Amino acid sequence: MEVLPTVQGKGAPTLKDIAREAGVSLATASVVVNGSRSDSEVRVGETTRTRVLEVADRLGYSPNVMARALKRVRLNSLGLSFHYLNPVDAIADHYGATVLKAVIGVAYDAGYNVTHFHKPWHDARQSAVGFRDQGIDGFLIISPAPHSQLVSGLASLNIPIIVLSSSFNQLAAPSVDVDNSKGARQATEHLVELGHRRIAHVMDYQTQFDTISRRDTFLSVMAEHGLMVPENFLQSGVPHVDKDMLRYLLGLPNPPTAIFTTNDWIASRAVRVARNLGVRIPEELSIVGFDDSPDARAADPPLTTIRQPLLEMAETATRMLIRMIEGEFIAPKTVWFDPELVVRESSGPPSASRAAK
Amino acid sequence: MEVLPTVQGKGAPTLKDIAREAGVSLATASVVVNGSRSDSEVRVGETTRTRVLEVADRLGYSPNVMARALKRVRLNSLGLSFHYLNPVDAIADHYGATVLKAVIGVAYDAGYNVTHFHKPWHDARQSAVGFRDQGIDGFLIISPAPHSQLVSGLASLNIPIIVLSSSFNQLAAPSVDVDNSKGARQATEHLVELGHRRIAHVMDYQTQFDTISRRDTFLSVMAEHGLMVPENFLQSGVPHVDKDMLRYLLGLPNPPTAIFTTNDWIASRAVRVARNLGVRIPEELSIVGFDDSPDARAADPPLTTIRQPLLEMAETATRMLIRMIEGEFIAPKTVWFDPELVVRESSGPPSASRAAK
DNA sequence: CTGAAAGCGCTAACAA
DNA sequence: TTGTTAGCGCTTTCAG
Repeated sequence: MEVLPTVQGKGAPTLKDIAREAGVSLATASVVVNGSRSDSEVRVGETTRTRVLEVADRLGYSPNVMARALKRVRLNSLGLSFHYLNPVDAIADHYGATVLKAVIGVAYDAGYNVTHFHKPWHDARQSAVGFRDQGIDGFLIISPAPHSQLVSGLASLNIPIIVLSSSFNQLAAPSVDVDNSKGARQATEHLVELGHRRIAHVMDYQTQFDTISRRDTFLSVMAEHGLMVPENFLQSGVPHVDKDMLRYLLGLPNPPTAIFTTNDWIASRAVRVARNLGVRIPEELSIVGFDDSPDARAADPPLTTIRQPLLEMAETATRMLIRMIEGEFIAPKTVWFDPELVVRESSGPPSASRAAK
Repeated sequence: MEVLPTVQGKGAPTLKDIAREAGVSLATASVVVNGSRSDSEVRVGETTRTRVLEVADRLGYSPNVMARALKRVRLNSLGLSFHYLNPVDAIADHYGATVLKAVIGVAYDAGYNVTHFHKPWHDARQSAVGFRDQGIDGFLIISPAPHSQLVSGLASLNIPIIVLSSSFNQLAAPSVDVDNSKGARQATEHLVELGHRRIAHVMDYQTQFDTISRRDTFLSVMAEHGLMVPENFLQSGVPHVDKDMLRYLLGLPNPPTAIFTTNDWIASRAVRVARNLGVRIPEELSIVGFDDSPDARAADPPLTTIRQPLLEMAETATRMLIRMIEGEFIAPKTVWFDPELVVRESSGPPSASRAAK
C-alpha cells in the first residue's frame, strides 16, 4: 500500500525529500518539478528528470505554495470583494452568482484561484494595508460604493485592481461597466416609439450610481422628445413596487401608459401587482425593465428589458486584472459594454383610449 | 527577466524594519506585534511594547501571511468547493448565494477567509493532493456528487472537511443536510390531510441524492395511507414543468388533484403553466414545492412548500469545519436539520367534483 | 526582560 | 549538466 501523504505541516513530502530520494540536489529537483525556465528542458538531463518526476509522483509531492510565495513570485491568486452588503435578495443572487461564475471560470483557466475578502470597508485605507500581505496578486472589486476608500486605498498601494459595475468619475482604477445611459435611452426610446407619451419611472430607493444614471438619462431622452415627466411620475420602490404606488400612479388624472423601471426585479413585481389590480399588460400598461435577469423571463408576461451582458463583463474584468498582474499597463479608464434592447411581451403601443390626452 | 512586483513584494515594511526602527530585536518585535504567548504581556516591557506598536502603526505594518504560514501555523483560511456544475440557473443562484453568504459570514467572524477551489474533479484523488499545499486549513465541499472521490481523497489526506447537502451513506466526512425524507413526508401528509387521494410527483431529471430521497419518501407515505400512485403520476421535469406534461397529467381519466414537486423552482413553473392552461390553483390543483426559496414567495399564488434552513445549515457546516481545524474531533456523521411545512396559497382541499373518484 | 540563531520550503544566483 | 548557497519574513527555542 502506498504511503499516503498528509496535510501540509504534517510531514507532506518536500522538495528536499524528493531530492534526497532521487539522489539529486535540491536545486535540480526544483527545476525539474516546476519547469522553471523555458530552457529547463536543456538544463536537466533526461534520465535525471524522469527519475525525479517518478519519485515526486510516488511520494505524492506537490509544491508548497506558501514557501514559493515567499520568494516573491506571483501567487496566482485573485482577491474578490463583493460589495453587496444587502442581505441576499433576488437581485443579489443572480448578480452575484453570475459574476462569481465568470470570475472563477476565467481565473481557473488562467491558473489563478480566487479568494474572498470581506474585511470591513469603513476604515478602508487601513483595510487596504491589511490586504497587501494576504498573498493575493490583485483585486477585483465588485460594485463598490461611489466613493469607496477601498479603491483609492488599494490603488495608492499600487495593487492591481479592477472595478466592476461602478464606474463613477475620478475612479483611480480601470473599470468595467455597462453603459447605463445608453441602456436607459434604448428603453425610453422604445417606449416613445411605441407611441407612449406619459411614461413613469420607478427606481430603487438606494442611490447607486447606475440607478441614478438610468434615471437621468430617462429624463433627458424624454426632454429631447419634448415630453414632460411630472414630478409624481418619478417613484422609488421600497424596494418593490407596492400596490399603493401602482394604484396611485394609475389613479392619476393623466396616468402613465408605461413604466420604465431601474431593474427587472422591480419590473417583475410591478407586472404582478398590475395583474392583481386587473390591469392588462401591455394593453393598458407597458413595463420595461433593465438587466435581462431570470426575473425578466419568469415574469408573466415576460419582460421587455435592457440586456446587460454581465457574464461577459465580469469575464472581461477578470481578464484585465490578470493582464495587469502579469505586467501589462492598463489605463484607469472604463470599458463600456453595450446594453441591448430585448423586446418581449410587457410592452406594446398604448391603447387608443388611454393614449389620448 | 524582470520579476514583477507582487502585492506583497511592494516594499511593504517587514518585521525587521519595525525592529530596526524601534531599536529592538526581531524576536521582541514579533512577540509584541502578535501577542503570541498568553504571557507575552509579561515578556515585554510596557515601554518597549508601546514603542514597537507605535512604529508598526506608523509604518503601516501588517504581517506577511505567507511567511507566517511557513512556520506551520494555521493559515485561517477555508477552501470552498461548489459542486454545482450546471450553468447558473435560478436554483443555483439562490442556493449558491445563500451558502456563500453563510460561509463568508461565519468565516469572517472567526477570522478566516475563504478561497474557491474548482479544480477538475475527475481525477479527484490527484486534485486532493494538489489541494494539500494550497495553504488552506480545511475544506467545505458543497453538494458533491454521490461518490465524489474528492471527498474520499481529501479525507484520506487527513484534511479537515465538511460536506454540505449531500449526505449519502458511507460518507468519509462529517456532513450537514436537511432531512429530505422528513420534508417529503410533511409535504405528502399535508396534501393527504387536505383530502387529496390522487397525488403526482414531479422531480428534476437529475438524479441527485436529495431528489431521490424525496421521491422515495413520497411513495412510502402514500403507501402508508393506502394510496396508489400510478406509474404515470411520476414525472421528471426537463428541468421545468412544461405545458405538455401538465396537460397530459390533467388530461388523464383520473387526473391528480395535487402535485408535489422536488423543488420550488419546478413548483413555481408548474403554477404558472397551470394558470396559463386556465387551471385554478388551489381550487382545481394543489401544488407543493420544496426549499422555500424566493421562488416560493414570488409565485402567484405563493407556494406552500417545505422550508429548508439553508442559511443555518451552511453556517453550522462552517462552524463545524472551523472547530475541526482548531483541533476538535468531529465524527463523520450527518447533522440533520429539520425541514418545516410552510402553508401558503398553492394548496387547499380538492374541489368536491374533482376529488370524487 | 531581551537578543541571537535556527530554520519553515522554495527559488535563483553563482560555482563547479 | 548539476550542486552550493543565500535568503524570502516570520516564529520560537534557548541563552544572555
